[in-house]
Amino acid sequence: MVTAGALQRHPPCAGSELQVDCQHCRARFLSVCNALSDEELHSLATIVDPRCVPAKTTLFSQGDEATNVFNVTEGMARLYKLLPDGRRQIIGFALPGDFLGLSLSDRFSFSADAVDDVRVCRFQRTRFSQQLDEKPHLLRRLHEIASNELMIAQDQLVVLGRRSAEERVAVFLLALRKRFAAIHHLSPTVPLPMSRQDIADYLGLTIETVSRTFSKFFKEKTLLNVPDGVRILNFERLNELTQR
Amino acid sequence: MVTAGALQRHPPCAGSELQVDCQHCRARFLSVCNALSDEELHSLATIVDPRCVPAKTTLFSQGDEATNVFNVTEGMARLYKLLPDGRRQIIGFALPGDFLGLSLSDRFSFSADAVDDVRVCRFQRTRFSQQLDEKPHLLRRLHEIASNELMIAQDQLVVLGRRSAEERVAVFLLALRKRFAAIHHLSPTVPLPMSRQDIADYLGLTIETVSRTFSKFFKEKTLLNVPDGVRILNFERLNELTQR
DNA sequence: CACCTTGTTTGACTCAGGTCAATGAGCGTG
DNA sequence: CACGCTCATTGACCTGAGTCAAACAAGGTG
Repeated sequence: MVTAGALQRHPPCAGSELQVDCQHCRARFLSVCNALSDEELHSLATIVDPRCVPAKTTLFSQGDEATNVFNVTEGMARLYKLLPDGRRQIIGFALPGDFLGLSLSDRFSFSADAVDDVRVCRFQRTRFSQQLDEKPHLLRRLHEIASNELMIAQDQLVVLGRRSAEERVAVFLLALRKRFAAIHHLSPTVPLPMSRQDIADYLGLTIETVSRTFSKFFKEKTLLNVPDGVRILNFERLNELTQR
Repeated sequence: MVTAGALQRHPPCAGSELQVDCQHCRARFLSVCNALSDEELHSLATIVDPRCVPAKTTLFSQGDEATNVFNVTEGMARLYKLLPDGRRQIIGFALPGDFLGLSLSDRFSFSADAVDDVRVCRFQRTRFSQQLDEKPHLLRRLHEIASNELMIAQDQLVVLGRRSAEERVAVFLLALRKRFAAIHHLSPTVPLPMSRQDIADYLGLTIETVSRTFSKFFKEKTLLNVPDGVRILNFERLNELTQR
C-alpha cells in the first residue's frame, strides 16, 4: 500500500473514529494544499477537523446531505457514480491537496471512498461558506479550482467518447504521473494503489480489457510491472498514443 | 431552423459583422440570463457588447487567447474539442442564458461555433473580471454556474463511460427537453437544430448508430419525426432507458 | 427541371472490446 | 501449510457498435 509508510509516521488512526485536533494532519493540510495562499490556509485551518479514513471505507455517498467539505491530505480517494443496475463510473481519483464536495449543492452528486488509507481535513460546510463570504479572494481561488476540475472533466469526456482502449490507458498513466509529480517528484514509476476494476470503471472499459492492455504494454516493453504500480520504459510510445 | 422566427423580430444581422449597441440583444440578454440577479445583470449590462453569429460560424477556437466572455442570448452553439487526427468530441450545446469562456485560464480549452444563427453578449474578460472583483456576490453566482457545469460534465462521463447507444440517445433527448423547458415551456417536441453528426460527436457514437437508434425509436413509436426535431410519444420508454 | 451538394438512412460486413469461464498469484488465517 | 479469499490474467467466443458503401431526400442553382 502506497501510503503505509506515511501512516506510520504518526500514531495510527483508530479505525474510522473521528480524530479531532490531530496536529500532524493539520500541518500536512497546510503544507499540502498548494492551491491556496498562506493567508487563506491559516484562516481555513481554524475550522479544520482532521480525520482518518481507512482503506475501502466510505467518505460520503451520492445523495447524502453535504454538510462537510473535505481536503485530502494523504492517500487516494475514488469518486464515483452508480447507475441503479450497478454499473459504476469513477469520475476521478482525489490525491493530497484535492478538495471534495465543493459544489454548492446541498447533496453530494457522487460517492467517495478511500482507495488506500486516506487522511482528510474536514470542514463544516456552513463555516466554510462563511469564510468564503468574508474572504472574496478565497472564493476566487475556489472558483479557479472548480474551473480547473471542469476542464479536467471535459478532457475526460474526449477520452471516454473518442479514444481507444490503448489510448485511454496511456492518457490515464501519463496524467496520473503528472499529478503525482506535483506532490512528490517527477518519476517514471507511476503508483497504482487502485484496483484494475477501478481503472476500468474510470476509463469506461472492463477489467479484462484493462488487464489485456497492460499485458500488451508489458510485452512490448512500454511498461514494466513493479510492486503497487508500473514503471514507464517507453515514454515516447505512451506520448504518441495520447497525442494522436 | 429553430430561431428563425426570433431572428426576424428585429433587423437581421449583417453576416458575421460586429453589431454593437443592439438594444434588442441587450434586452434579450437581461431577460434571458436567469442565473443572475437584476442588480448583477445591470452592472454587467454596462459592459455588454452584443453580437450576431451566423449559423456554422466560429465563435472562438481551442487555444485562442480568451479575451472575451460570452453569454448566449439566442440560438444554439456547439462546444467541442478536436484530436489531432480529426476525431471530435462535443462537450456541450450552449442555449440562451449559458455562459461561454468563464474558465479563468487565458486560453480557450475548447472551440465553439454556431449551430443555427446565434446571438451572444460579449464582454471583455478584463472588464468582466474587474466586475467580479467589485461584486463578490457576482463571483459567487459565477462559481455556482461553474459548479453546475461540472456536475453536468460528470453526469456526461457516466453516459459516455457506461451507457449503451439507445440509453445515450434517450438521456440526450430528455435532458435537452428539460433545458428547452427552462427557456420556453415544457413540450413533448424536442427541437434538434444540430446535425446527426453533432449528436454522434456529443454522445461518443457514429452518425450511423445515432441514425439507426432514431429509426428504431420511430419504428417502435417511441418518437415521431417532426420538422427540425422529434416529438416524444412514449415518454415512459425513454425514461426507463435513462433510469436503469 | 436536370444536376449538384449536403445530410440522412439503410444494408452488409467487420472488429474492438465485452462476456464467460478457467487459471494463477498473493496473502491472511485456522 | 492447506485452505479460502480476492484480485489479476488469459483464452475462447460473442456482440454492439463501427466501417464501408449505396441509396435517398431536400434544397439550391444554372
